[in-house]
Amino acid sequence: MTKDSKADAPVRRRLAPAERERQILEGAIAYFSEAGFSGQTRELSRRLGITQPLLYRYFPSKQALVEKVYQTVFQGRWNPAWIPLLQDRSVPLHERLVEFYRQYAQATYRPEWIRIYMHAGLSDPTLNQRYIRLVRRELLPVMCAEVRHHCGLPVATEGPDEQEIEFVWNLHGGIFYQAVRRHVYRTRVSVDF
Amino acid sequence: MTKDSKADAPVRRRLAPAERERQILEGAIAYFSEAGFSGQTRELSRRLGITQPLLYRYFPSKQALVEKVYQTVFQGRWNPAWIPLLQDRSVPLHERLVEFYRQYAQATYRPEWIRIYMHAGLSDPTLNQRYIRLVRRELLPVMCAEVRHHCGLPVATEGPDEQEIEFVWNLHGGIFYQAVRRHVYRTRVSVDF
DNA sequence: ATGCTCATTTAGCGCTTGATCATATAGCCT
DNA sequence: AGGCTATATGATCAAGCGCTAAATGAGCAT
Repeated sequence: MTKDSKADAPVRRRLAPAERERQILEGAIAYFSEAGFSGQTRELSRRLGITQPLLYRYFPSKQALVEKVYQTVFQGRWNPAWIPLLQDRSVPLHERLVEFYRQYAQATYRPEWIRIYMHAGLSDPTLNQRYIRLVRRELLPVMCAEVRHHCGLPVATEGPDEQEIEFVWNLHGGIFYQAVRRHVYRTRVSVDF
Repeated sequence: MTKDSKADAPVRRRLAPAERERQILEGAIAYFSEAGFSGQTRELSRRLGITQPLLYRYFPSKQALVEKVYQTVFQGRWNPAWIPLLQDRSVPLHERLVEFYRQYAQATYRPEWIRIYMHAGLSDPTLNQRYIRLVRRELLPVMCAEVRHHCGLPVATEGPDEQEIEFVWNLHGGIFYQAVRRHVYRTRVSVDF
């Protein structure tokens, strides 16, 4: 028996501020993706093995931490290289689509991304609207153009019409819902694509 | 000036228990679909125009009320007549599908249904799993069979394989995500089907 | 070894939350 | 009109919430 066996040895580890902040943010992403943004700061700190007031040394308020979580998750996972990948007509369209969705799913269709995406959308749609606009603006028109080219249709001079956009939205949404079934509802999803 | 103009006339209306319970449940569906299940009982009672302790006369706890909301929303919106509708081969498949999804969307893809479906899935996937199993068992095999018949393929003796199921899941999920975009993220969705 | 700095903890404030209980009164029966 | 019943309210509790301020001690420089 050591001398502090009674009180579970409150080890106090002193970290560099940047390191501690990173650790808190990472833990917050994991925790809020499970509990939602109404999760408590005390529980978060408990999981991190630190005391709750320490959170407030690195983030001025819970709201600020939540917003940092939003930003971190929604930014930096979009890869601009996906667009030229989809446009590379030396590869069959089918292969391009499969490869794109393989990469896209690996980047975004992870449990914490999907769950935070859904939590965010339910509490405040603004961020999701911005993300949806990004997809709508950057991704869908390219997919429409490539599908048109694949089918031998003429190039749409004024961009794709709403009907076409809705068609590729349907594809995109179908794959999204597959990820939801897998990561949120934890249903088994068999086939890949 | 009437004699109770000072205190906003606290009208106390005495309702039949069944009626009051129905009213509370309905209000709870509306409120929790907006605020999520971490919404407060006081705010709910305020919207209903009643006091908060009155809720506890009709529901033993907040949890019990929440579960009643779950049940009410997820039950009674599934229409068994959809199956024969999809199987009526005197109507072209395309028309059948459009008509089915028109009815299905009208029943379930409403703001409160979608939002409660998502809130429920995030806090406890059990109920959604049950609903997904219902779709998977009752709906998708029928759709698979009808698509096979439409394409002139032989009847699958051992039921549809996983690849086919995933194909119609994709259709289903695409339309689901359209409803999500519309009702949760409040993005404009142009085309109908 | 010693002192200093600031990352971390301990203690606790003010408020909100779900839930309880005694009290008041709306509305039917006679 | 008067009384009875049980629906609805007012007051309040205990626990838990985000957040703050002062005390503590880990780990570096010297």
